[in-house]
Amino acid sequence: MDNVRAAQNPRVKPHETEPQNSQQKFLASSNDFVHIEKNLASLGFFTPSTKKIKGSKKKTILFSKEVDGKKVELRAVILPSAEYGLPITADQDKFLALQKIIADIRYQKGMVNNPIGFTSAELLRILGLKVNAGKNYSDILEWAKRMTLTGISSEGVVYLAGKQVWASDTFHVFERFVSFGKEMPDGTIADKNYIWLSEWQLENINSNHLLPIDLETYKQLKNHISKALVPLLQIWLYATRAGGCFEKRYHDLCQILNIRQYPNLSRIKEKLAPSLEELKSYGYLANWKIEKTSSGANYKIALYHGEKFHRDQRRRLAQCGPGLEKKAPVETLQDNDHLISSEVHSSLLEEMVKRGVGEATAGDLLRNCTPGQPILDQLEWGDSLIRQAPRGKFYNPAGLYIHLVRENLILPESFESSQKRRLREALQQAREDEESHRLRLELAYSDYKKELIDRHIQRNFSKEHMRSWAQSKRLELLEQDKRLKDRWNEQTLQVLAENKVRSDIAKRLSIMTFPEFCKREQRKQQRAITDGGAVQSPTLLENSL
DNA sequence: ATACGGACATACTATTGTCG
DNA sequence: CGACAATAGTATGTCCGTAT
Repeated sequence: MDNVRAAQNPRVKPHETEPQNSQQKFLASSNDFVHIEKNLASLGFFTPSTKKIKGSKKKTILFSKEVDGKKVELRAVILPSAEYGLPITADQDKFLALQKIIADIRYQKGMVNNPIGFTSAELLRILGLKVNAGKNYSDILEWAKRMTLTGISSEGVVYLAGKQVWASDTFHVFERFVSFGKEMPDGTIADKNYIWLSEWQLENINSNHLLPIDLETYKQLKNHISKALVPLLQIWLYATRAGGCFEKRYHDLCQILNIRQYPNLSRIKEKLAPSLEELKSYGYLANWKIEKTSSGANYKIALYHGEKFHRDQRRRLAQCGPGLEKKAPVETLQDNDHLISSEVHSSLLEEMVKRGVGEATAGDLLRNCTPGQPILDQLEWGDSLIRQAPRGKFYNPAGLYIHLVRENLILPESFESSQKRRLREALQQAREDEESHRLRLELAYSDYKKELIDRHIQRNFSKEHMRSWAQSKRLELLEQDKRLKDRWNEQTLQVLAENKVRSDIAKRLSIMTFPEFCKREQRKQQRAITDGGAVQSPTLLENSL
């Protein structure tokens, strides 16, 4: 494996080792991107260091961010646990590997739910580490503990995509961690490691607030600073992609990375050059410079967008489009068995023209679409993309629609098209119908029971008899539990006693059970239908859901 | 196959020192 | 001030053996 340090001379510059064997190349291209949760990436949660950082009490990061056009100062404090210290680059590696496991779960099930189970060996294989080394296993345990115990106290830095708000809160990354062989909350023994992601993580993962990272290239990086920079660069470069250059103050960079701030240029270069050169050799950066700020008092780092950044951007767009994920096709209501009928054809054509697509192009698209393609859904997805995007992002909306339809992009599950909404509403309606039907049946059943008991009492017992029976029942009840007298008033007690008598009587009668009653009602209804009578109560939605 | 402890090797980092 | 070398401490990882 290439990141086995012993196997490779670290002094050799990465680009000299780049010609890889074909197998590695294949891996790199087949695995594509791992999506990691955006907040941790942008926070600088992981500190580049090889050593454990136990001494520091906290790591504070100051941000300034544009929120609704206003510049807002935001603050995040990362609070390490005394025992395990700050999360470092090695933790980021494992975290990325976990994200890969999570992504796989998400791909298979469509949703991620707590807890997330994985074996240590699984994680080690993703990282390319030996699965038979005890040290590696204990490292994973320590990592999970560190992630669970490190707190983030933020003031508007963490974004909750589900609720669409910036959180000012204090929380952990992992809510809970149970390692192999320990007891689970339900009392069973864990057959592998289980992690409970904190709610905000889960929410953001499920609502696609994610950042793509090329794990294969990432794994080849040797320098810790460059590893820590990868997710940060992804955000910074994306924000400045139009300019082609990104500048960060040396002071701020040191703060985010938690590295020592040196006063002399030579020292700064000495520390940063190997990492920045490494990033450059992998194409993340085209170039980098360290310059004095305009005031002359401080230094700033200028980073130029590398070829890999543009390439990845294009690859992702070609794969899935903005914010979309490659997924199993979403089931749609459209017919799959025949090509578009002329009626549907003309209505779709109209929809496209309405959105500014030329009639000729629209016709072309419809002719070349795949059978069953959810074109209307794709158009609506385009609508929502344009609605959500900042003004001026899509200067050519028609182009987006054409792209969405031509590439037959798969919609994210979180997006609800009008078709899907109708289906969901119908489902909900059916559920409500069923619910009300069940309630009606229950009501009818209790009426049926009451009537049966009433009739029995009327036939067999006198009123006096009933009264004395209730009286003795009341005394019996009080005998059983003396506290009843304090808790309930005379009237409630009386009702309780009467009910008790009735239930005693009910036991002697042969009364249908609820399921039997339901069956009888159903039979009654069927007879009514076959007899041609009007249906009074709603039909039972048998196994329809 | 997975988990893990111990022995061992090594490469990374910060620090300090030296020299022009 | 800049560049480089030596040094120490330790994080990181492998190999091997053993248990489940």
